[in-house]
Amino acid sequence: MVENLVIVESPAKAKTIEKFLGDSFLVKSSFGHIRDLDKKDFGIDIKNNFTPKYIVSTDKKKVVTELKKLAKEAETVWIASDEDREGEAIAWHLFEELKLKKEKTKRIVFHEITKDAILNAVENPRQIDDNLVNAQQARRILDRLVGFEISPVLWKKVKPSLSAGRVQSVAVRLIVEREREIISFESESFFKVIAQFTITDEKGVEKTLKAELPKRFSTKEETLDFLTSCKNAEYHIDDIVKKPSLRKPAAPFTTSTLQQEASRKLGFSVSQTMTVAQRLYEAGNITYMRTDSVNLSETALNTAKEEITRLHGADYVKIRKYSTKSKGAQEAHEAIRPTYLNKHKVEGESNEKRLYDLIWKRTIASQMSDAKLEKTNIKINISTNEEKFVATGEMIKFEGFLKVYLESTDDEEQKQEQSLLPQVNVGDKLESEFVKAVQNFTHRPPRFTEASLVKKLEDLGIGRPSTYAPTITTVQNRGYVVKESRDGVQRQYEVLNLIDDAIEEETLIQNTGAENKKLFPSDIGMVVTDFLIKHFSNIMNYNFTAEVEKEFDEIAVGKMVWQEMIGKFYHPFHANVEKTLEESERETGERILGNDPKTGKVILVRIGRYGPMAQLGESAEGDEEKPKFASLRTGQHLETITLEEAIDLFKLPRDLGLYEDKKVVVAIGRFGPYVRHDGKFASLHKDVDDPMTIDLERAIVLVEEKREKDRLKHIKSFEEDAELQILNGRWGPYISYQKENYRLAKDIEDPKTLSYEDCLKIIKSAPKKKTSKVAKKAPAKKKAPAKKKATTTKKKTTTAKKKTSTAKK
DNA sequence: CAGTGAGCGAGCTTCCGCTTGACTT
Repeated sequence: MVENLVIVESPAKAKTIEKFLGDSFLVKSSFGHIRDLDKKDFGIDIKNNFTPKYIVSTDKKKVVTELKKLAKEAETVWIASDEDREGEAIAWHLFEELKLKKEKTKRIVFHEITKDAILNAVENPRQIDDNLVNAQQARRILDRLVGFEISPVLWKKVKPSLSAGRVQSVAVRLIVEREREIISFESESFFKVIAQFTITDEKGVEKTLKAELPKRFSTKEETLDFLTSCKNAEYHIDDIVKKPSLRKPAAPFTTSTLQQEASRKLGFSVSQTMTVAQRLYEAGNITYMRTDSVNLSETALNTAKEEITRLHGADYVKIRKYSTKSKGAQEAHEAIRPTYLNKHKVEGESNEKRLYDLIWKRTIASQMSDAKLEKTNIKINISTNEEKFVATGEMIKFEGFLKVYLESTDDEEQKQEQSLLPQVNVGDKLESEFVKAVQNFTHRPPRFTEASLVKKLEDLGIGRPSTYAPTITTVQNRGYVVKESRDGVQRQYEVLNLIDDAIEEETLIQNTGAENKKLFPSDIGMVVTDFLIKHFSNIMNYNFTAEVEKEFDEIAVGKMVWQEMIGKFYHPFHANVEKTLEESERETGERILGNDPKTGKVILVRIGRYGPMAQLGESAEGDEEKPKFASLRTGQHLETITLEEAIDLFKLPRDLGLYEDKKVVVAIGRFGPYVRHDGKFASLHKDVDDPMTIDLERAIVLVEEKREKDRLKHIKSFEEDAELQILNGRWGPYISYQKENYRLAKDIEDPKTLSYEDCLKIIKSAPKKKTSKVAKKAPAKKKAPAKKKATTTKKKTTTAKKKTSTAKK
């Protein structure tokens, strides 16, 4: 029996707070939301003014029972969930579900977990804010209506099991539209001219000065004209301009910026970042990791000041207050920072250490002084020409925060060298070492990484810190988006070099367009997006969330009634759903590529029941012959596949001949190219075998390899039952029985010794299979391996190919 | 596991946001 029961959302928080409060307080956690809308019949009584039906989630039953019991015994229940829309709703659900009494329930909030803040909160309790709760209910119900009404339309009109939602569908749209921009992008080339000069100072020391021509030439002719004009030219320093500038540190981490920096600096996926951060949080090393606030507590600011002074001196301290720019931020927490800033390192595995280091540096740097820079611009005259070269340099006058931390950018091209310029004076004469024109190409827009997509969503005010990572995972699990690395292609570029008054021409090769862990839309992602834009343009609008958020805010301050807001949205929306179901065509992404030269029949591609496919001929009435079908291969897409590539798809299956008097056939199945022989299948080796060219000899090798593998796989069969086998798998020996697999206990030394009865016993005692909810996966076809050689991810690997030295006189 | 792509059709799929384990066929 306790006097006071305090309920917070997170168990780690509960542990910390308990220390600050006396013995008369018991602190427990609700583990987030405890109730949600029923899944049956929408969980909303639409006809009855959208009355929601909430049920306790199955995984929360235990918590609720325990809290109920404790609440009954306690004299006062303090609900201390977060001070935002969701937190208020959690408080209300607790109040309702635990059947609390108003007079013995107190609602308290605090933004930082310090003794003072918490004691202060206890001194100033309030009531549950019904308006805020209603804003959350409106949010929840709107999302349910959108998701559960549109998804079934997709099942009917596109493909079963698909999903649509306010957040995920827009996330996919961003990726689809970016991909189309990239597909239609036409790169243009231009020539950039750089020059290298030497200058000898008074002491006779030779120094180098690199400069660039601001003007770009679009053709080779113009470039050559320019270079030719520079023959026998003299170069002088024309002008020197020095300009001071400041650079400010970035704000402390929020969830989104942490995900971005961990991606850029550490190569983490967004979900990996969150997992590692969670561990740091649970160990008490960092503050809460799901936040949109950039605010630091007074205590944190004070320790930052002390720590920076101690490490670098008082000159380096500049205490700053940052304010949130992102739309819809609710700021229930602090920014993500180390709990104790004087702790420079943590124990733990390497990723935890690295992420902590990043957080520590970012937090410290955010309270350090500006870096003072001096930018120098030197203009260089060309005696034979009106153009001027420009040399730029940047000098750090005072490091400030740069001593600790510099935020990275997503721009891969931006690796501007920090060149220190030599001391020169106006009028100095320069010797030209070379003037070189290099062919460059305009860049297509970049593909999204997981983290840059999160940034974009945050900029649009779509999604919350707790959902960024799950959303990114969902759109991949649904098969709308794939994360892939791809090799680039080789491209030639020209270099024209003026050395010793002669022009040398070279053609070099560079690798371009290589991608490392980028997001690509799948065909189904594109088709679904097109369908949704066509029929549900308002939901797909990038401003939809921002607009409904405005209304939620109105509800939160009591200026709008939530049922009215939902009603105004729902009725036209629902009518549109009905209309779409009735009138819209099936969306298949069909594209007619042309005609088969052999049969003259039409060849088209579209989404089929099992994914993207090509079709030869149509099932017209009166036409006896059925159309032929073939799945598209990995890397082929509805929007970009050519007629020739599609024709090739119909060249399979190929009959290779006989082996042991049985046919050997090569074809492509759900799991890629394979050889079939005597009812057995063997996969072709990736990147080695090509189903179009593989010969009988090689196919036999694969068949034999497969036989050997099967021999190794099989450990024991039983006469009693052919369906029961002991096999060797990726995780060691296991029992296979009636298409189900069962693991063996670790202490079994030799599985061969198991008897039939032993096996049945193991099967019986095996834990019940869970519902196959997690087992569901995107089509196997899309599961491209992320492996890629390290060298291919480098942007520019230039290798000289041929050297055509056609020096002009 | 494996060449499917209509036919007959039951029953299922699905949202966003708040939390942490359980457990890798």
